Amino acid sequence: MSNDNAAPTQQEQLAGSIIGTDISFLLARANAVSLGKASAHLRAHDLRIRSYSVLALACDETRPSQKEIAEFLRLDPSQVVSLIDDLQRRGFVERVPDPRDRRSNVLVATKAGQAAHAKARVDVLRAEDELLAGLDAADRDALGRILRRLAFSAD
Amino acid sequence: MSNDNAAPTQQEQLAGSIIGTDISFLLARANAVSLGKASAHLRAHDLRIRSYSVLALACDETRPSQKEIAEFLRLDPSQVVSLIDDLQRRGFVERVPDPRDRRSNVLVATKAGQAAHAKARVDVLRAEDELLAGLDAADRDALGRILRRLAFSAD
DNA sequence: TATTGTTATACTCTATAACTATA
DNA sequence: TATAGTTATAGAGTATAACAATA
Repeated sequence: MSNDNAAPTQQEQLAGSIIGTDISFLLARANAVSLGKASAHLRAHDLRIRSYSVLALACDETRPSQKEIAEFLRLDPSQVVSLIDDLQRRGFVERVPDPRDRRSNVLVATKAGQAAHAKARVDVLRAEDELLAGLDAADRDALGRILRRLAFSAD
Repeated sequence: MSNDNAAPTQQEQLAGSIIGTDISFLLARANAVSLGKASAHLRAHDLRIRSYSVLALACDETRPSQKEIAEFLRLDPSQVVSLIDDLQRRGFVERVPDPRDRRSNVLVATKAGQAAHAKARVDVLRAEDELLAGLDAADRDALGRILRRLAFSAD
């Protein structure tokens, strides 16, 4: 990219190596770049990627249960417990017993939680824009469409 | 996907939620699916994704140093140390001092390491085929091209 | 019996700093 | 002084099993 007619750097050579061309590897590395940017932007809000994600789902009008959150984020239910514990301590979310199934808790964001989410979201979108900076609109659309299929395909 | 004219499931509704449409989230979830498949296939070879990746780079003719491996895989150099320790104990790789810079070790795969890699690679590619099963050739190409740009963009 | 949320535990991964030997 | 590799350690993430309440 940077030095077109110079000798390729070691990193550029490795990018052409047997593993550097695997979609699985590229997916992992692109995700690492993405996580790095998002984490950096979320630090100012005292949120991690997981807690931000749970908070965002708590703000959704579909009112997901802990089980559904765990499934959607591909986390173990026990991990969701401690993520919610933290958000609840900070006054961002509340566990509301589901009247239709008293085993279930439905997660809802408080006013403070909604405000915190709205502010954090600005920076999350900024991080995403940084990540996608080199892509035109068509590539962004294609990427979203293709990733959606992979992300929600059967395991 | 499965129930076209039925009411959407909670998971399908969440997929349309504020976070479910973020490229960053889709990237993370697609990667999680990918890692799950690859891990499952590598288990039979007694390799993890990281150790497989290091082994694959050790098989590459560019002869990367530990530093270069760390950078390429976005791992801390200290993590690479223990990954190599394990592979070396198993007789798959060797640390060869770089004559041009005696601080550096160059990693090379042994015959046994090359054989182990070749066998594991078959299953890794199988996992990747599972992951990409729903995509046609054009989408696979587009995905590879776009991910490569993200994966090797500046942090 | 099966499921939701919870607790507990052990293991892996990640981040950081300090040390050594070379440059 | 700076860098490659190493060691050590603490914190975050992950996987598992067992339990209480409810279905």
